[in-house]
Amino acid sequence: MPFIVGTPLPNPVPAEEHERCPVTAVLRRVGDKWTVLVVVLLGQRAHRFNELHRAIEDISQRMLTRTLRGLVEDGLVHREVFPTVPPSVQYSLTPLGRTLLEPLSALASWAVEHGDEIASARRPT
Amino acid sequence: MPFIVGTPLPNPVPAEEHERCPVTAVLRRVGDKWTVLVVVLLGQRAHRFNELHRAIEDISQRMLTRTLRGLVEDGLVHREVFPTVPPSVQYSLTPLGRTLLEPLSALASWAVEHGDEIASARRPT
DNA sequence: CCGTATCCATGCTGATACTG
DNA sequence: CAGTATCAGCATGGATACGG
Repeated sequence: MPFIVGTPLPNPVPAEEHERCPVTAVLRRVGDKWTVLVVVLLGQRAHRFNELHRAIEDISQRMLTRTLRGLVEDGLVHREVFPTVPPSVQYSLTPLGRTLLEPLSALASWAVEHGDEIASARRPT
Repeated sequence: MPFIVGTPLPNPVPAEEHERCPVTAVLRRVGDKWTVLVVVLLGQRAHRFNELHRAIEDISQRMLTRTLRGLVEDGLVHREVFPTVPPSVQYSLTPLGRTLLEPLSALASWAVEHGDEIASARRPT
């Protein structure tokens, strides 16, 4: 019984229901500083850890680790360790992760199209 | 030159470019605790302040104020004061705010469809 | 009715240093 | 190479009290 979709909301919206709403959960998941960028990079091709680190100029090792770990835990990213010396780890989108790209693109298109309207609303000319 | 859309990303992605990426900006905007729920409620009809307060069981007055103020500043919500006694204030979506509902629904559909996969990935059976 | 002001707990983010 | 450990700053969120 999640929100947004056509279904009418209960009134009042109970606390617990909002906590478990998958829509809010996904947005909060993806609304942090680095997740989307990492997902997009992995959507282009698989990357190794330091490859991502170099590809994102200002991310710290710590935040890259945390971001990837979160995505792996949610089943959106696949982590594969190759037992070479030195070790190498490859990250790639899972099938589930790839399905996320489409609705993300829809929101991206909106952002591209209306981003300047928001900016001009904030700083009126 | 935002991310996600078909355009290839620079390598490395410069810090400044990521800061100003409208896609990330929108997701962080909408990725807080209450914004989406408020937008959805206002998408159904205009609400007064205390109407929203009652409609969302566990939101504090402070957070409702902050959420609404942010949306108004971004031009997504319209605030209209009626000089009655006691005063009444009505909030409604602007045309820009209404256009946000559609891409949000796309992400909502994804969340509804795949939310349980994420949940089961987190707690493997 | 519609907020503000204050204080506080928690979490996100980053810098730096270190390890198998 | 691919992380972990520790510490610190700032932002987010909530509780409570007060004001126009």
